[in-house]
Amino acid sequence: MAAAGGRIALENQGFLRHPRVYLELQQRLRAQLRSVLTAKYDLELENIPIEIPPDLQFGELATPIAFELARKLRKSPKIIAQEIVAALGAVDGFDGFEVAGAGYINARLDRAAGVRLVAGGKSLARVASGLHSLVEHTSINPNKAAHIGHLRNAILGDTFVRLLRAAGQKVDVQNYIDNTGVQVADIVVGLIHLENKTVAEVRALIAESDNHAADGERIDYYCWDLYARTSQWYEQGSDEENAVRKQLRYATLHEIEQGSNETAEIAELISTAVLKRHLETMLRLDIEYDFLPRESEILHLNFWEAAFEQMKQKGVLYFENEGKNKGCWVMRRPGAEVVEGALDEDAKVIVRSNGTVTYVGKDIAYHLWKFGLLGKDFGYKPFFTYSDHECWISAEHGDETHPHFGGAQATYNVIDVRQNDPQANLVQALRGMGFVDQADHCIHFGYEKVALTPRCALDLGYEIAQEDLDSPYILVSGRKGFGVKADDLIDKLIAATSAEVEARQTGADENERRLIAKQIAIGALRYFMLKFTRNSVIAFDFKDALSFEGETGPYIQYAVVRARNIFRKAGINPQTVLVEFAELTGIDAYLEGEAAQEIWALWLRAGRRTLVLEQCIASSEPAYLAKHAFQLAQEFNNFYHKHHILTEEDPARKTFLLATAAVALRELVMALSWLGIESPESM
RNA sequence: GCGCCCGUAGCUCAGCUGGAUAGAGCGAACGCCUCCGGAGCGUUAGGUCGGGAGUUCGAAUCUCUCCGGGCGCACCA
Repeated sequence: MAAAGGRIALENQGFLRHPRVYLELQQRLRAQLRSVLTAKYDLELENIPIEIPPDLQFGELATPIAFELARKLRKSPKIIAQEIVAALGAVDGFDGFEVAGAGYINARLDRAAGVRLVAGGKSLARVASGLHSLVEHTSINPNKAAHIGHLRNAILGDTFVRLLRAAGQKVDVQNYIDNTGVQVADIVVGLIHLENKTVAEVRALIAESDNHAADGERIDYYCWDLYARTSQWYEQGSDEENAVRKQLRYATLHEIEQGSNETAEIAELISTAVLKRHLETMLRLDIEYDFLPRESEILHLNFWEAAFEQMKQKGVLYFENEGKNKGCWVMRRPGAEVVEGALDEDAKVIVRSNGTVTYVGKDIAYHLWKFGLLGKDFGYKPFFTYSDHECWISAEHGDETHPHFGGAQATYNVIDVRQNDPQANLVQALRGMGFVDQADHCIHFGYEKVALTPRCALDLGYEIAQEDLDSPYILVSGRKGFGVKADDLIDKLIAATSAEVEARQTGADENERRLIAKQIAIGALRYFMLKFTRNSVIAFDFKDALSFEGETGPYIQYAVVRARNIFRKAGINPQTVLVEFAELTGIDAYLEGEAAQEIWALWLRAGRRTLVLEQCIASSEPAYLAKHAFQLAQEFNNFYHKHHILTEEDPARKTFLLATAAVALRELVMALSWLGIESPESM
């Protein structure tokens, strides 16, 4: 597996019965080329490259295969290309082939046939692929409000879930809750020792925050500040005081892990309250979960012990008798050179010399469960109700009836690239235990951080060191309370879109305007987080994030609204147009000549849906779909500008143009829905 | 010291398994509403793809090296 964003063989992805225009044509061409090469040169090539040329003047598909063969056949590429073209004959869906440049073979599609194929491409037909995947995302420490970095995580994860489901996979969405970690301990230290709160007072604080949610008294915001204060408190005193405070921190952590005491009760109360807030924040973006596994259950249900036994049995772990890791159970790191009998001081510690288990160890146990290999299960209780399903949470003693989670064939872990090493260790452990297939399908869906531009940090009122002013970005820090809270950003976006909606007097009534403003705001935010590829650091700036022009979600939504307006004015719906279009003859005439190039390009782009979906899944990269949606919108806007549909006098041509708009609309709406972006009725 | 990522137009970023004249958005300059809503469309300016070497018919893409930046490398999570 590649460290960040692995690839899975495409034949496992279940696309075979999915509507696919480009892929189908590619396959036909490839098959024909293959048989020509065999017949003519007695050559069996494993891979025949077929690409999409940079310009329509070179056709719709092309292959540089002749260059590759030139040396082997001792002929010039041009001659070879000519021979192949002569031998190709007719291929269904293609108009012809020609040699261009120094030896390219360019294929021209039968445009009318291509248009028919695209027009007939059914809207989202979900074909079960038989694959069961598990996507883990969000996983925010439940001790403070969500910030923009968490938004990137959740939006990437949620979008990928939508892509897998579009490809027909069964997907479970999990949000892992570290409710017994240091970060929760810190907030508990703050509550008990800085705020002097009792269990009853914490309970009251949470109840009060529920009632005053609108006044900024929200519990996650309260914790945001308290967490920052507590983090500073550890370092503010004299050396002796700080040592005592750190002791307090670890004593608190220990009590939380143990459970059944007041400290643990406070941790449980506060982490659950903050978790609820996180779910509410994410719901604003249409992000939902199926299951919330918590670390407390992984501890109390002894998941680790079961994993430990397996790992010892399979020889993945060994007890170290010497060196710096003496007394620990350790594991070889991936890529470590195995020298028999030699001391491997670089080995990863899984069980400490005091008998406690490290993070990676717990994660291994959790992942064995994910793949159904642990031989243990969580208890389950309902926790949060969505409009059409329930989100469950882990429990020591759960309800009798509950859905089944875990036992997936593939898992995607949406986690920051900084966790590259631990994720690699995890995969190594699975592989070492003989679970090779699972290791290959345990994918670290890594992504880079969201930082702030220095200007943005200054605008927020933070003090910036002189040397940081020139750097491209400044890292956010929960510990310092330095960052942009998710809800604040969403509020700002909605305020901005509301102002626009009011100014344009969009929408019939107050409720509708509110809905539209929300749809646009979410569209802008989700697109902003998805337009960058995963390994690019986002330097966050309000100016860019609040932009609704150019390469943005609202730009694409606007294209949809324009298309819908055409049908509204014409008094006909897109489906009806496509039915009429199926009966229309002589469409070739509308696809020829210079003027038709952009229209044909739009149809071609519309036919790329499945190709793009496949690329996104194979490379774990939703940004490709974001780019596709934008380009489609761009080409539609271009078409919209140049071809006035409603005043077209030739009824046949008018039907053709309407069909073009109908297909563009269908593909735009679908692409947006896969991105988790709604298509407003007007804007 | 070891490992991973990044360096492409003034700014922010695309560039698919190496392939045809290196693209988009923003910003800049100038245009386009008697015509399906201008959150739109068009034109112009702007790049030795960090430097160098190599592999190849062909390199932004692969290899090596150097420079510059980020992040990992805990008996933390």
